[in-house]
Amino acid sequence: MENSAENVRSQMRKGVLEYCILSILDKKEAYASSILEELKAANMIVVEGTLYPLLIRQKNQGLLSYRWEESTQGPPRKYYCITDKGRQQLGEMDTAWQEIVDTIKTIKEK
Amino acid sequence: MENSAENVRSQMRKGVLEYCILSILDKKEAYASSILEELKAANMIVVEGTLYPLLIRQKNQGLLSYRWEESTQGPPRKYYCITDKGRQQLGEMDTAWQEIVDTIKTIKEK
DNA sequence: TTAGGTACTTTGTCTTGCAAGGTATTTAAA
DNA sequence: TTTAAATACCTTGCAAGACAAAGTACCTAA
Repeated sequence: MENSAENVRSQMRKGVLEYCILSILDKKEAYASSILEELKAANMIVVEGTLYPLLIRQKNQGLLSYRWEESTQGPPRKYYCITDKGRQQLGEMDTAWQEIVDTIKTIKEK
Repeated sequence: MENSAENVRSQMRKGVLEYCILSILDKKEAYASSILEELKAANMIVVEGTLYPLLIRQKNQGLLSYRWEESTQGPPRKYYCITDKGRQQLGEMDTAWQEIVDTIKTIKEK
């Protein structure tokens, strides 16, 4: 029911995942499994059941688009790429993130 | 259904609220309305319907305790105060928060 | 033709945030 | 004296998101 340390991290991840996805795709297009790897490499543990629905949501919101591409090493891959609308939202997220970081700083310092 | 800018902020706030509460109460005891004011002052908009259940949850987890105190200016106040267990969890949250900040930095820089 | 790897998807549960509405106490005006 | 306003705290019902677990599909090589 509660695994303190891991649960704490899990809760905090909420809300920044979308920001991470857009940031990753702002650099270059990528397919789900590779995004998953980059997130894990950056210490942001996510699982498939979280990532796939999230990508679909962002695509439905017009923040992402995708195209299928054959792979030489298995089934075809769905390459996602950020849209203009996605880039605009990413800008808002950059601001929002900075605000939250500052808010925490304010609360801790006072 | 969607108010982009505000929605973005709202999503990101998720998961850091508990951290904010513990941080505030780590400095000195306080009652709900005053916590609400401090959060608003720090730009972390929260509403009563979010804060009260959260305080109750943290109290039930043994992270907080409280005592009633009469007020000269209205109804009695429920003063919350952080417990040893709460301080321990706050330590874990400090680490988790720093990790997430670093993760975002890593993703953005690469 | 079967096993293993790669990749994408769905379902059900739990937690959290929030809008909206409710209860209770005190003080001061009408 | 009753009414209104301010201060506090609490509850209900809904929506969104994270995750575990299970499922589907494609490809390659033994």
